[in-house]
Amino acid sequence: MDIVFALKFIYIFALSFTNPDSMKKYATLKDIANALKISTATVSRALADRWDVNAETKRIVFEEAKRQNYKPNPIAKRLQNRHSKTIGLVVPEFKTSFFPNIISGIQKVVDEAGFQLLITQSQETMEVELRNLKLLENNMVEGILISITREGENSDYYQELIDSEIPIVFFNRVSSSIEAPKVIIDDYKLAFFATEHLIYSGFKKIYHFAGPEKLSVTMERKRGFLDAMKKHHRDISENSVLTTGVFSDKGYDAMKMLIQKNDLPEAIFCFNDPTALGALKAIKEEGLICPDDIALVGFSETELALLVDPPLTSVQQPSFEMGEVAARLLIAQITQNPVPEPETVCLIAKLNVRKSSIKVKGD
Amino acid sequence: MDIVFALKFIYIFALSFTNPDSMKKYATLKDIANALKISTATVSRALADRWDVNAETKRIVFEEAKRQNYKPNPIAKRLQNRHSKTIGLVVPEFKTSFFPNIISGIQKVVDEAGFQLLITQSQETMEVELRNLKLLENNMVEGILISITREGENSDYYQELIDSEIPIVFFNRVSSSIEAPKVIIDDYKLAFFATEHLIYSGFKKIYHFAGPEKLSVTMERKRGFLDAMKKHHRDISENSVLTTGVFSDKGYDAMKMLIQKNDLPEAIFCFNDPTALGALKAIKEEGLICPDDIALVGFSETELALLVDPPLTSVQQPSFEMGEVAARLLIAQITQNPVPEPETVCLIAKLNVRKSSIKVKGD
DNA sequence: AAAGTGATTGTAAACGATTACAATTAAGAA
DNA sequence: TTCTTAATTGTAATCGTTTACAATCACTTT
Repeated sequence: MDIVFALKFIYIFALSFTNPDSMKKYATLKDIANALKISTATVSRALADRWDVNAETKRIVFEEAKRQNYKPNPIAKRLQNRHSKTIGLVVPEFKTSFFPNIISGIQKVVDEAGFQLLITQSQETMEVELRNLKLLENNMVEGILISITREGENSDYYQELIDSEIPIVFFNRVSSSIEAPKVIIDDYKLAFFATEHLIYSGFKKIYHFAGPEKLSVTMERKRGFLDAMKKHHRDISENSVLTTGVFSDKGYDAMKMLIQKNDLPEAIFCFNDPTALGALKAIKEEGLICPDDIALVGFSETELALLVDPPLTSVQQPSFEMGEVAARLLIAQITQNPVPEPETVCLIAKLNVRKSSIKVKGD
Repeated sequence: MDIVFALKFIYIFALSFTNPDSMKKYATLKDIANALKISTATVSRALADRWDVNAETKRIVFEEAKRQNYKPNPIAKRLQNRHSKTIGLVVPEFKTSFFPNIISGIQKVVDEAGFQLLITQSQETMEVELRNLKLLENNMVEGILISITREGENSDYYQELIDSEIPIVFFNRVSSSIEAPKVIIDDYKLAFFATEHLIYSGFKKIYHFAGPEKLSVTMERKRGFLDAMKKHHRDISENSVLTTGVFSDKGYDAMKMLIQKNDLPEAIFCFNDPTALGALKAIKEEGLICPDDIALVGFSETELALLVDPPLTSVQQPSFEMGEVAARLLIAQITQNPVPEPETVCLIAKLNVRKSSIKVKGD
C-alpha cells in the first residue's frame, strides 16, 4: 500500500517536475486550453455551452474538461460577476428546536432561489454576534438574516451594513431602532392571551418569568402580561415579574428561589419553554405538583412541550413559516429593483392549552 | 409612516442621481491610488503596514482609506493567495442539543485557528447531504467535518473529495469504508454497559430500539446490546430488536405498538434520547409507569434527560470535546506538512444512571 | 568622480474566469 | 472577381489584490 502511494507520488512529482512547488489542486481553463491548443476564451464559451462555438469544439472541450476533472473556480467567478449568491444567517443559539425549525424554512427558500446559506450562532453574546456579522461581511454575503441577542449595542453596525447596501431582515428578535423588513408574531397579544387564559382558569396569584432585558420580545411579552393583569384588576407586586433569561437553568433557579422564599404563585407565565421546563423540574424536586400547586405556561413551543409530564401549555409559533417569510423578504431586497419598502410581517401564532395550566378543581 | 418611507426613498434616489448604474458598493485599492495619485502597489503595501513604505505615505493612505471607507475585497484576496481559510461542516440535523453542542466545540477551535465555519444540515437524507458537500466544495472549503446520515451511498463522493485534496474528518457517525481521521466514542462498549446495567438491576425481558440501518453507530450499539444479552444468557427473540430511527415519534409509535400487541418488555435500551422520550410519552399515555412497568435507557444525553419525569438514564457523550477534537484533527490535516496519518480518536463516554432505569423493588 | 547603499515607489504579471471586440475563414451574392 | 455575411476563434481587458522586479533618487564610501 505504502509503496503504491510512494510510486504515485513520484509520478505526480515527475509530471510537475518543472516546478514542484506549484503542484496544482485544480485544473483551470488554461490547462484545458493548453492541452487543446486553443484559447481560454473558447474553452470558457464552450463550457458555458454558448451558441457561438463549434459543436465539435464543444465536444472535445467537454471531453478534455472531464479528463482533467475540471471544476470552475467559484472564487474567480465571484470576482468576475461580483455577487456571491450567498446569504448569511445569525441566530442566538440552536440548542432548542425553535431556531433549527426556522433554519429549515430559510434553507428551503434559499435553496429554491439558488442562493447558499452561511449559518452562524452568536451564543447569546453581543461580541460573538458582531464577529459573526463581520465574518459574513467578509464573505461578501448579499444579505443577512438575523435574530438578535440583545437590543441596542450592535445597532450601529446593523445600520452600517444596510448603508453599505447589505440588506438585513430581522426575525423573531428584532431591532426596534432599525428600519428594515421584520418577521415577528404578535408577542404582546399572545402574552396577553396566555395570561388571560390563566386568569380565566381561576388562578389567582400569577407571576411572569421574563426574558433577557433589552429585547423586544421580552418587553412585548411582559407588556402583554401586565396589561392582561391590569385589565382583570389583579395586583401586580414587585415580585410579579422576575427576569430569568432564556436557559432552563435560570427557570430552575428562579423557581427554587421562590420556593425557598415561600413566595409561591399559583401560576407562572414563562418567557419560553426552556425556562418553564426548568421551573417544572424545580417544582417536582420540591415535591410540588404541576398544575395542582403551580401551573405553568411556556412560549415558542418546542417538541419537548409534548414529551414532558405534564404536557406544557405553550404558544406555538409558525417557526418554519417564519424562516420562509424572512428568507423571501431578504431575497426580494437583494434581487428586486427598485428595492421593496421594508415591511413588518406579523405571523399568526396560537396558544396550545395542555395539562400544565389546567386547574384541577375550583376552590 | 408610508409617506415618510416614500420621502426617504426619493431622497436616496436623488443622492445617487449622478450615475445610478455605476453606483459602487465598495471602494477599491485603485480608488485610493487614484485619489492620492500613487500606484495601487504602494497603497496595498501601505495598508499591509510593510516596512518598505514611507511613514508619511502610510499615514495619508490610511487616512484616505478611512475617508473612503475602504474594506479589502476578500474574494480578490482569496483568488490571490488561493486558500479560503474556511472549513465546512455537515451534520444530519440540529433538533436536539447533541449536534449543537458539538458545533460549539468545533466553533471554538476553528475560531482560534483563524478559520471560518460553514454549517450545513442534511436533514437525515442522502440527497441533501450530497448537495451540501457540493455546496461546500463550491465554496472552496479547505476541509470538511461530517457526521453522515447513512453508511454507503455517498462514500464514493467522500473519497473523491479526499482525492482532490479536500481532507475530511468524520465524527460521531463515521464511514467505515473510508480511510480518514475519525472521532467517536466506544458505542459498542457503552451499549454493552447500558444493557448490563439493566440486567444487573434485575430486569428480565429487555428490548432494544435500534437506530437507522446502515449506520455504524446503530450497528455498534446493537452489537453491544446483543453481546451483553448473550453474555448473561438472556433469550434473544425476534422482537428483541426493533428498528425505530432517530426521532421521538418513532419511539412513540414503536412503544404504542408493543403495548397494543401486549408484548411488554421490562426495560428498553433505546438508540437515543428522543426515541426514549417518545417511548416514555407512550408509556404514560397508556397509564403505565416508568420505571415500575417499563424501564428506559437513552443514549447521547441531551439536557432533556434531566428535565423529564422520571429523569432519563442515558449515555453522556463528551459532545463539546468531540467537536474540538474533530476540528483540531481537520486543521492538522489542512495545515501540517506532511499530512498526518489518519487516526481514529475514541473519546470517553459514561452512563448516567437515573430514575428511569432503577428497579423499584425486587420481585 | 565613480561606485555602492538604502529608502521609496512604480511596472507589470499573476490568481481564474468572463466577455467586448477584432480577426480569420469560407461560403454565397453581386 | 469583389463584397457581404455568418461562423468560429483569438486578443486583451476586466474583476481587486498581491508581489517580484526594476527604477529612481539621495546619500555614502572609496
